[in-house]
Amino acid sequence: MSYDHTTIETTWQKRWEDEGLYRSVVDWDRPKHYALTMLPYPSGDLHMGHWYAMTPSDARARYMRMKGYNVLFPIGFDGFGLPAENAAVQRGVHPAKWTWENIGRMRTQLRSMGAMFDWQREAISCEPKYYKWTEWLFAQMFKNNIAYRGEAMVNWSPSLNTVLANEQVIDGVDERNGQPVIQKLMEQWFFSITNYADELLSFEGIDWPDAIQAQQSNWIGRSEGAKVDFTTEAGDTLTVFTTRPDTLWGATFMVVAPEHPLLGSITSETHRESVDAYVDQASKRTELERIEDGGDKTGVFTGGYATNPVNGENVPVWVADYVLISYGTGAIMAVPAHDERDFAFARKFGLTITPVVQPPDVDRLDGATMQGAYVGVGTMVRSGPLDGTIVTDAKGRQNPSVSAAIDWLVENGAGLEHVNYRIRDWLIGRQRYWGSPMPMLHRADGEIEVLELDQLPVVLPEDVEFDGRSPLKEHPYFASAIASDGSEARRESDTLDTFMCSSWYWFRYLSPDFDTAPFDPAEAAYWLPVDTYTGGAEHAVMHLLYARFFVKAMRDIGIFDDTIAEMTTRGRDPEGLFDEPFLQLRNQGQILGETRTGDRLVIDGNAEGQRILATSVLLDSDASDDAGLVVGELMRRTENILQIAPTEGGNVTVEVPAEATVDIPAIPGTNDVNQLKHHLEVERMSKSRGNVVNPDDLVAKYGADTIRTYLMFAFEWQKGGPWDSKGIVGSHRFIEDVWKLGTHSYKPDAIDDASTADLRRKVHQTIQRIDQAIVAFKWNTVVAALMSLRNELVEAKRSGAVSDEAWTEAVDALLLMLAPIAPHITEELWNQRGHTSSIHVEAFPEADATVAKEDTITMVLQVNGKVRDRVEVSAEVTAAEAEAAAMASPKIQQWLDGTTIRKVIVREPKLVNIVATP
RNA sequence: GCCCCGGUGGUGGAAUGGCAGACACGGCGGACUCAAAAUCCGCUGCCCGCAAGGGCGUGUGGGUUCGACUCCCACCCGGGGCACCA
Repeated sequence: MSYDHTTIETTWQKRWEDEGLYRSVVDWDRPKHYALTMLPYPSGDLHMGHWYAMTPSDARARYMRMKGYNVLFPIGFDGFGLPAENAAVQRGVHPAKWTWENIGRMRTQLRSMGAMFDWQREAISCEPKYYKWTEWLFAQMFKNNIAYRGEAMVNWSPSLNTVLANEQVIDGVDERNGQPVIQKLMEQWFFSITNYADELLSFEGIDWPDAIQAQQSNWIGRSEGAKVDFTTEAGDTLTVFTTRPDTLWGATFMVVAPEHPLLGSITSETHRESVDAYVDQASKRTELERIEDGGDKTGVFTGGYATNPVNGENVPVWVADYVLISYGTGAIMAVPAHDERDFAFARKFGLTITPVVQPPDVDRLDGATMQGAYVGVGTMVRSGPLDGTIVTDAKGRQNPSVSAAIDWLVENGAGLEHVNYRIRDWLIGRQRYWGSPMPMLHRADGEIEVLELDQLPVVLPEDVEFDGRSPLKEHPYFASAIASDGSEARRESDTLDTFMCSSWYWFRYLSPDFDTAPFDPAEAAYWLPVDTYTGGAEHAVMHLLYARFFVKAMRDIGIFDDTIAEMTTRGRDPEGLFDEPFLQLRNQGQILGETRTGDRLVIDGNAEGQRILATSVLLDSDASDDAGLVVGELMRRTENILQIAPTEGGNVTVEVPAEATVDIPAIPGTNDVNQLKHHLEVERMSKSRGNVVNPDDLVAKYGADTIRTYLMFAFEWQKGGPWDSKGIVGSHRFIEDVWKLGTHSYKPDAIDDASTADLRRKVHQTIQRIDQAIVAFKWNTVVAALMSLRNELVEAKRSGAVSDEAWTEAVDALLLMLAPIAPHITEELWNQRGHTSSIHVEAFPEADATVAKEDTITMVLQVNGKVRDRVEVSAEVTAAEAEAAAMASPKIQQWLDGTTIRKVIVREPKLVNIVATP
């Protein structure tokens, strides 16, 4: 019978679902494992990236189940979001209709993967029974002062007609649509994530990739320093934040941001006109335009002065947009002698520069002649009481000068020690339609009222028209409501950022229909927290940071109290289980578009014997064969030597001297020869580039098992890479071979004990390798180990020299170990081989170390670290025997001839290294 | 500028400080076939050599070590994050 993947896969998918094989039920007698894959957005079709992300997630969940864990592996959809509204505007489809149709299609496609999702726990964030609790959670945050309404400079996207969170803006443009955003002072809803900054900087107790930890730490941006109070002429306190309070004595002017609230009172009448003009012009510039200016600084003098508290000196106050209102206090003390930006500003406008840190071994610095700011180590000078204090390159209190300066400020009442963070509060409201409503009322008297549970959910109305703006403000249900005291009110028409929906979804999976709380404590007490979370690293400072904040906030509000009580009743210690959402996080890489062949180099130069000395190298994929002296593909580069494969004939060696010109159009600026190898034609797999591989077509052609196997085998999972459609045949051959082995009725020919032992050893070594590889998420080596076992079985089948028992053990082990990766074919073969229960509830094979152990080992014999011979020795060889065996080798004797042995290193049974000199 | 990750055959990629290149793809040669596909067998890092064998080889340069893809230092290149952040 030949392998018919379509029949096998559809049959088993249906049977598993009918029999409820993947239903997960609380069972306190068994250890639990909560495996989670990132909530997919229902964009329309499942693409290869989803398969790539979810297959290892599924395989690992299956492995844990075979290892004896009670595994929960749920799935759902992130139903709200802008693409649905865009579809409405562009194609006239209602967002709800568009979303639900996509969900329907993706459900079918997800089922074709054969993943062990427990569909009865499916949660969809745009359903009222879900977003009722999103609203309720917001209400709890509001009541506990974690959500608040406040005025701040926010990112406004004119193209989307909504505000965006800081995390959604990169280099002044929307991270999703690339359109510019502008800064606007607006009253908005925020979550005070800033209050959790310090806790979020600690990753204790969780196993997350270094890169994510680094990104989150960068984003939070903790700086230690001091707040220092300067006094303006009008008597106001102008506070600055500085990480270098030790340079206060060198502060020769101050700069405030154009939006600074004290700017008006600082500005003198004679300067008001020019200040107003500057502020007006600055407000019109987008962040993007400012960034494009680079280091060139603009600004004007306010005409006002302030007093430096450390020495009583009057310093001029300037306004300039290189000082940002959103960071620190929006005002700085400028120390041009020791800060690059202040130095550039001072030189441009002719301001005083006073050095207060003296570098070692250099003449006394002179502000008038300095070429740049000095930011290195030295000794404090011109700093009154602190003269002579050592300045190191350490940050904060670690630096003696900073520490001394803070102490001085505190003692003299001139300032306070302060830690500043870069992260800003999470802007949570959106002026959009397709999102969770907010459970808030604005009363006629201006007060804000939060709705109670019995009034939830505020249902999103569906009878609306679209023109790119939110229709909620005008909708009768939102425009007029009655407050608790019977007065007139309007509903809040902002909706919640969809990242809030995805900040708690793994709790909703526990009990998607639970009606009296966001989740059922009886489920939560058993399943929480998530043990393993997998998904893309692009969510590092958005979803993954928000999720951590959310759990901490929920914990502080007391939302887990019932769960903790239930845990305690069950004898499970709740200590520390609600500080972090996901104990282990692993990120997959990205699947890119298929590499285009035909990157061609056009080389001109002179032939010198065998090689060519280039004068110019140009990368031009469309170049014709006669466009230069040599035209062809770059096969290899070693330093400045290129191997070029022309269309016809053998490789040509080209030397590229330093003076030759190299031109790679895709890499801007001056190119050099070192960049050549790295210029591969790889593109991100996306619809717009037309290089998408459709998983549905591949499923039809090869079957889900082959694709799953290939995706795990072809890449280093955490790295990803360009799709290679040719490589899939290797995985397909493997699956076909498994079919042949699994359906073969083995009859031994002439049983040979050594062959039998060899096969058994291979089986048990493979189990050991796979256990290690799965723990490390090294899926390519898991598949490689199974392929290697396949090779042994093919050989055993041909020889007929292994015993019946060994054959059966090996084939069964192969099927069991492959089951997490290729669930359908293994289930079918398991069934055909006479087993009545599912392979997916079987125990994973246990390695027997005694069987796995080698009896003889190839020992390497080295002379001076170079391998000169190999001998077979017993695994139990002693050091003396090993050395004797080495000395007995004729080849080794030859190499030792005429030398003196200095030392013999024996690492039995693997190696003997003889150190000898002439 | 600061922080994180990486650089190994034609390609994807393996290697607790101990045989570099497992496992695949591709390529080459052969078998089967009228032929092709599929399948099966063999070879496949580079260089010298008919061979036996030898030399070189994990981005570059140094170091530690009997021994380094692996550890340390410096540099080059690529990818990602942060950035007039005071």
